[in-house]
Amino acid sequence: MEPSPPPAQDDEDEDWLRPQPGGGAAAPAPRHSRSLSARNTACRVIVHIDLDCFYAQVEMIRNPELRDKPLGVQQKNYVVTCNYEARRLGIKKLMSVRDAKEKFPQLTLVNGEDLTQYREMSYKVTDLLEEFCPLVERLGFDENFLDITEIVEKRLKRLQQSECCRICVSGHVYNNQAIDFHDTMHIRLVVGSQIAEELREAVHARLGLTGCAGVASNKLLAKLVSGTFKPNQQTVLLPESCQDLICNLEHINKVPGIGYKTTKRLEMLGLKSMCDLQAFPSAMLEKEFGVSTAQRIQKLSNGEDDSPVTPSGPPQSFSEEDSFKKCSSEVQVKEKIKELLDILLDRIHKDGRKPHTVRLAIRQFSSTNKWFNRESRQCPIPPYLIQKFGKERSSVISPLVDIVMKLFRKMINVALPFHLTLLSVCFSNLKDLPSSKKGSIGFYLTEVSSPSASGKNVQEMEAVSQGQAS
DNA sequence: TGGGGTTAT
DNA sequence: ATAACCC
Repeated sequence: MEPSPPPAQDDEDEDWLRPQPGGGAAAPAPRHSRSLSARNTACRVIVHIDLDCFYAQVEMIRNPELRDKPLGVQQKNYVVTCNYEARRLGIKKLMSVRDAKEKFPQLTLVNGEDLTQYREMSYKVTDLLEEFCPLVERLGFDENFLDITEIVEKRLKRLQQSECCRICVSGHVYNNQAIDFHDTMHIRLVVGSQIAEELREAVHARLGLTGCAGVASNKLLAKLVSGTFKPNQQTVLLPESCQDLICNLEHINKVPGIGYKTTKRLEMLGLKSMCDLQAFPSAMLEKEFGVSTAQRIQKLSNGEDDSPVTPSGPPQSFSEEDSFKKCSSEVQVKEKIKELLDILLDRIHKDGRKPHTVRLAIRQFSSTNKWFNRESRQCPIPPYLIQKFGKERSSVISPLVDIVMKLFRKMINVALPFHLTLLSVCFSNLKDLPSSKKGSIGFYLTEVSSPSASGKNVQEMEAVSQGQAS
């Protein structure tokens, strides 16, 4: 179950591959030769891959005629992303359609409210990256982190020490810092840059997508450095330039992990820049945020981040949402719910797992505090319904609509007027099989004894039980 | 601001 | 169930 690489018994670990002790006192000599990544998180090599204007790229692949025109992807009244042709004209992400058309009236717009194509392409990218490396963590649809420490080590072991000085960096080096070929961390990161280049090449060759990459010793720095050179380029950060990268951030809220709320609280303490946060007394920070958060964000401000690359695996939840100007009757709500559930049932069917929980979220209109006021109610899905999930949708959709409408009435008194601007349905608590572990007798008993089990299913299960002989 | 996602409490 | 975070 552990995502971390095997302990490894490599006695071939040579001295010149080991990290420089640096200060000396901090790094105790290992008792055995062990894998560097397992021994010291400071020695990790992390790559962050960030696809260029992802939705727009997917649309340009789907319709090549859009290739060299300014293109925006529209959701409701906003251009949520756009290609670089459009960016040259001053069109920005999340600009209103009005403003965008004002900048450039002939702007081509495609509707991007249905995320299906983007989601599918997104998982193709992650799947491809997983062919290179088991440690791939998704961030949204268009970013991935990889911990390539082990791959770097394997390549270094194949190299002769004499060849080491002839290694070439791929892409940019942040700040144009000179590489010290006697510094083992420099060498690791340079090899990391070569791997990043291969990853980007593979994504382009196999999927036709371009993107940026950042290579550094942790996730924070890899992500921050990946945006240095922007479309379709990559940058490696050497440790000596870390302070530079961090201090060049114009504001505290540019640090991933320090979001809207935390930024507001930091501003109330008088902190604006990265240097302010670095220099702020930790005791006072702990008073505001508690020890755990205070220490985490102050470490972030110093470019330190020991959070692991956690393999994302399959999604933890499936949701569909729709926003609108106004929805104010129970009948309208029921129609919307039905539409959302219909799409979700298709998605859940293709995934193959079964959700055990359903949640309804709403946003009510309010003039003040216009965004981010969502409420939700969730409940378990009754087992009899879970079992029917793979089968005819008609038998499962109606009971589900009823369940979700009950959740709705827990939030909204339908006898009173209401004004919704968003509905969202989410399936979560996904499990592999209706019951039991595969291979156990319970699996066959529950499936075969089910009155509506189809013959096809039985044949498939028999094939499984015979080890898929043919 | 869209239409999604995640983890922590 | 909510609140924070990410895109």
